[in-house]
Amino acid sequence: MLTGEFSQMPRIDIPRKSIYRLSIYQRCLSKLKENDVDTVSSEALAKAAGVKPTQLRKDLTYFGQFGTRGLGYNVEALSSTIAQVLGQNHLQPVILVGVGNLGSALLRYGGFRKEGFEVAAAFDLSPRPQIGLSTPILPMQDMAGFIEANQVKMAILTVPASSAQAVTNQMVAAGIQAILNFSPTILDVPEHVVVNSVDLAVELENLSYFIR
Amino acid sequence: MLTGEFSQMPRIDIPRKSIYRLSIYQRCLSKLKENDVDTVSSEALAKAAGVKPTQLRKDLTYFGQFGTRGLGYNVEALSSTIAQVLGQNHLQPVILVGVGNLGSALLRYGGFRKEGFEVAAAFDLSPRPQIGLSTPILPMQDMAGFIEANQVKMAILTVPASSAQAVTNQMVAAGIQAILNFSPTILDVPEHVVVNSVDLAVELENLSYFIR
DNA sequence: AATTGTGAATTGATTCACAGCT
DNA sequence: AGCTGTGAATCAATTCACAATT
Repeated sequence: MLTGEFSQMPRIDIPRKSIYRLSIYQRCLSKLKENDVDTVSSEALAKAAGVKPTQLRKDLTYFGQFGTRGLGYNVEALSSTIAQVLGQNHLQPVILVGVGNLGSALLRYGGFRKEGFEVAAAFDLSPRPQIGLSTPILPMQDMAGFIEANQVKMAILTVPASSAQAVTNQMVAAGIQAILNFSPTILDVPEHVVVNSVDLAVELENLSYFIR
Repeated sequence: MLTGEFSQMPRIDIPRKSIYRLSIYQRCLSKLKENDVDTVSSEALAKAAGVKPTQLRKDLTYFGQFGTRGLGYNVEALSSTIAQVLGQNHLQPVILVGVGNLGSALLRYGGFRKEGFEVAAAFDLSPRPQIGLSTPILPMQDMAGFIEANQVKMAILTVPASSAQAVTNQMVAAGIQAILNFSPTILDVPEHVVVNSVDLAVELENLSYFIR
């Protein structure tokens, strides 16, 4: 059994972008598995992922040697190694905070579970029951207790910009270590907390620069 | 009048990340404007934007010199210059394709208009009227005609992965030049088309690597 | 023959250090 | 005195080129 093997690896020094690309490779590998492909070259996999073959190989070597020279990579083995590295091997509980338009859409979106995430609960200042939704929607006061009781480490933040920092402080105090932030704010968090921000307006604005 | 001045500027060579950060600076400047601040130092603005002061200054110099040594930047002037650079000075029409959970949430989200974007229409294979929504929802067959008739250059793509590439091909053929892609796929597009992808599952996965 | 793995080279982005204005 | 603008230096990421392996 491999459990724990990768937790010994240096989690520093590996470019964040490489780790990000690992997820993309993983998705491509899933597609290959569905099509019963069992071996893939760095060239083919890189093409599917939209990167150069050398980059794919370099990314993988941060974690070890998984290919066979002259042959390529075993799809099944590589996929399960990446799952291991990304900690996808057990269902990770996640909370969602802020059940407005975007928040409730993400709850319905559902694509997360497939990737190993379970939205255990959602929180809102004035929780309204959402029709056709299995995730419990709870009042904000319950958040800290829930995080502690369920050892939740990840949160999706979909509150308005004005309350984002305050909510973040509460979450972090309760034990949240990683935040996927959709509110248009730069969050100030302690060293040990990781934030990934998705700013829809910024993405659009950025595109508009490129059209003539 | 400044119109057109920035269209002469080199659109190549400027790091994409700098352009991305311009949008972030713009948001911080808006907040300052609301608070009637009229001058800001690179140090203060950089702090608000979550970057180093030198980086902010370097980013700005790609587009010209906008500060006053010894004083700082004029909030109003800098903001309108950035708007100019980003092409925010006129309402940019955008279409949204794929009115599922995520798509309809984005339609309701509304934060786009404030940033200068107008979702002119949405398209879906089986369009259902969405209650309390002013954006017209039209059948896919009308998409190409609409893009051409209204000279739409930007699209938000929220269709399932399986149809993303096909829909993209149609959009590009009709004249779309920039795509904000929410479907979990690498889109293959011609050179002149820009794609920004937001992959929610990848963002979460990436975070999960960092929690111990 | 094919394809990985990887040091070295290159390219790109960030930060430093300070000259130049106001 | 204070703060911007920027060339030079540093740091990081990507790509090359080829040796190693099956």
